[in-house]
Amino acid sequence: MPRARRRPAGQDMKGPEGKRSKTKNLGGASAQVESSSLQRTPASEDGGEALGSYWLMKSEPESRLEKGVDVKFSIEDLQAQPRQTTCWDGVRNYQARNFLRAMRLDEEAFFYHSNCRAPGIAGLVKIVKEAYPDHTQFEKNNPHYDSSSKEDNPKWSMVDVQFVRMMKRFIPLAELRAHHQAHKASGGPLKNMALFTHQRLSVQRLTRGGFVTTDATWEAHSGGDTDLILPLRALFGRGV
DNA sequence: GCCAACGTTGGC
DNA sequence: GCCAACGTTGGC
Repeated sequence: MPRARRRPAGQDMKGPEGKRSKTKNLGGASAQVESSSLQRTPASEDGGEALGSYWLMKSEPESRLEKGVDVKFSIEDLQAQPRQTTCWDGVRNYQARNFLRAMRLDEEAFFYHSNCRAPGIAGLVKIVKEAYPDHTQFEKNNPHYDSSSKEDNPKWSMVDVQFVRMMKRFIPLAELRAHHQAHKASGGPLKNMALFTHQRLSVQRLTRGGFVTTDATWEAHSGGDTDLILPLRALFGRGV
């Protein structure tokens, strides 16, 4: 995640903050700017709506201290949580937050390991609770405390995610990048993948412009099946 | 540990 | 509203 880091916590616990990705910024003025820009971008614009959206969420699998708190949270850490579920707290970037708010129950996300020895897609998780206020924004000792956020109008949100499975084969960043590079020339499905075009975004939507560019390419790459991993299978084979 | 990219802050 | 300084992200 962004560097949003997270740490473990059970679904209703507090905890994780983790994921990284996020960038925190706590400014107030920008909040309104951002949310309006979000609303300007209908989900259908990136193709997520009709078929449901697919997501990519970054988390740091190796220890790193942020204001004295270890933000490590790997997919193995998620598996070790009660019900293999955690709340995705700590996102402090408006674009990422808006994606959290757009997530719907049972949609799946790729769990991406970032800022580590082996960056890449490690597994699949699913949304088991839609967006609700991120309690860590009100906790003064939390690294992601936001003094500008009010309880009666929380600025930041989180969702709960549950482990689904590991990828059959870990997909390294380098491999994704190689496809991205090739697709920029060929017009392939990864040509606009946010992992590369919006590198610092910790919560990303895998749109048809990112993984599967258009309906036509979706069909070509998925064989008409809407299984989340088909886009990846089309690219990497049955091993994922 | 380095450093490029990029988002945020704040002076003007 | 511009933009330079600064801080963070995150691969290498």
